[in-house]
Amino acid sequence: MITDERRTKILQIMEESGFVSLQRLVAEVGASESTVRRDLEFLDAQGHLHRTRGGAAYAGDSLTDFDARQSRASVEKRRIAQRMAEVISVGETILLDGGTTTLEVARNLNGKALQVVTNSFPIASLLMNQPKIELIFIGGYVYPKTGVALGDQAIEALKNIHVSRLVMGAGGVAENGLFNSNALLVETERQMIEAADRVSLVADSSKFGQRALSYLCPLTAVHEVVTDDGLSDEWHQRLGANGIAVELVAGSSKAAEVQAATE
Amino acid sequence: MITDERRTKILQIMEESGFVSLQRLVAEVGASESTVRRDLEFLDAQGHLHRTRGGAAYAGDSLTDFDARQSRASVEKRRIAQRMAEVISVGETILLDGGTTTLEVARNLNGKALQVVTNSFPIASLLMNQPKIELIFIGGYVYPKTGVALGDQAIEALKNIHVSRLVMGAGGVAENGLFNSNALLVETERQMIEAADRVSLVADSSKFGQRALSYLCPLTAVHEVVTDDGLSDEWHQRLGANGIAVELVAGSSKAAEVQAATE
DNA sequence: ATTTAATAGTCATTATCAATCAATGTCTGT
DNA sequence: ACAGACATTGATTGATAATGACTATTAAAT
Repeated sequence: MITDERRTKILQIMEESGFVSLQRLVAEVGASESTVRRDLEFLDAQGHLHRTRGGAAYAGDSLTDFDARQSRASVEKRRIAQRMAEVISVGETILLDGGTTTLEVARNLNGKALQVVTNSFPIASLLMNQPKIELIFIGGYVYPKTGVALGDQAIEALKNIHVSRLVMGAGGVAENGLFNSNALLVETERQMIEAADRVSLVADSSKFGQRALSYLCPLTAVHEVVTDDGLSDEWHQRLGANGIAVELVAGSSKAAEVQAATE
Repeated sequence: MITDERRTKILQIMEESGFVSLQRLVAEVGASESTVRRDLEFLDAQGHLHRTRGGAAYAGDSLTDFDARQSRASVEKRRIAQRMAEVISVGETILLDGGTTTLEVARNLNGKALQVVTNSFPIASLLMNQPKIELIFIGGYVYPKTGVALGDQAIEALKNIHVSRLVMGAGGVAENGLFNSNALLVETERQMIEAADRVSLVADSSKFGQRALSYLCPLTAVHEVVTDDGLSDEWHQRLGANGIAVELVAGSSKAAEVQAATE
């Protein structure tokens, strides 16, 4: 590999992860330890990173300020997201809603050849440099806190889009339907539902029986739910009665024990 | 193969791949190593790419991963960007094209109350958390290397937008008009020009007299140019003859001395 | 204090580069 | 049409930079 190309790659890895061990860099760029050492020395002199014993810490201003690499989601969310990503097959065109759980789903799409449509900046910047993923971004007014594009512009853009699957989160799931936390967000999500053949909901079991500020849609709009096995029987039945396929993943501590026993 | 044809082909390959090894270029254009070396030397001098040991990195006025991190914009670009930002008044609605110079402009908009429309991820993530700036993002197919949204989606979205000023860069400015490095990019930029009352071009003086791959628009589409005082008299007059206002900032070493003397 | 891991330094090997030169192709003026 | 000037090309060569393996040294961990 070309020297500068390798150094750029190192910077990319550094930017994504903040701190990276020397060994990991050696493995990822496929050069010898000596070479990576010299690269780190060079990049340190340039001020792009700080060497430390055993690795290096990124020192540049990251292009993606928002929380793409901040706090990871909980174990439940990660498992749910992982399962959701497994269900998505290569070649699909999927629409990814904003939110922490869907962001986790995006993380698990690594290496799959897909068309991904999203209105979330964190998701987009995660997938932007994945070579196998063709990324289409829904523009609009950018809601500062969450980095999600909303509003008329977004809704208009969604009207010209058709996907095989929508993956969405929810602030709450009650008997009469789904809820989310923001009126503008809900309007945009309704149009997302219109644009998709199939609606997959990712939400941990604590969301069921909860409501949030704005009503989004009835339960019947959803085709599939991926959640953890903390889901009550009552809700399991209710989802089934609405024709919704339910996927459970091991999540809560109780379930984890069961799983551990069977392995 | 004709010299120019071969060089154009090299530029195309460079643009697609960002980083290309010398060996690959030799194989793809079917010329000898020496010739490709000389081409790279030439194109480097023209500023279209950066030579590196073993290959070269694309350096068109689109943001490559390489120079987004490796080197900040040149002094000229920063000064030009600073001046451009000064000209923009509070309350305006501006459209910011992608590119390194316009990214610098965005950096200088700190604290101004503005509505900003852009199709560039780097710019958007820079401005997203600025409290006084209302950000609208133009969606579309996200071009991976540069993080710019392009294509039909972007063009459609732009049709519903109207702004008081477009700030754009250019890969080259020739007698018959502006050029840029990518066909899709140029199409989108044409729609941007339609959407704006006033078109402001930011480009350092080395761009004048240069061409890039794709023709964008005639000179008359531009209302205002901000560049450095390395601009030749010939071009100064030519711009004036087309009714274009020219703003010069101190940039080249010669001019820097003059400025130093007056300070 | 002892052990372990990480680092800096050295060296031979390899890949890449700039400079040079002959051969070929292109343009110009007669 | 032709000769000569000029530019472009491809091959060659000595110089230079980058790399990976190895070793001695230094810092951290137990």
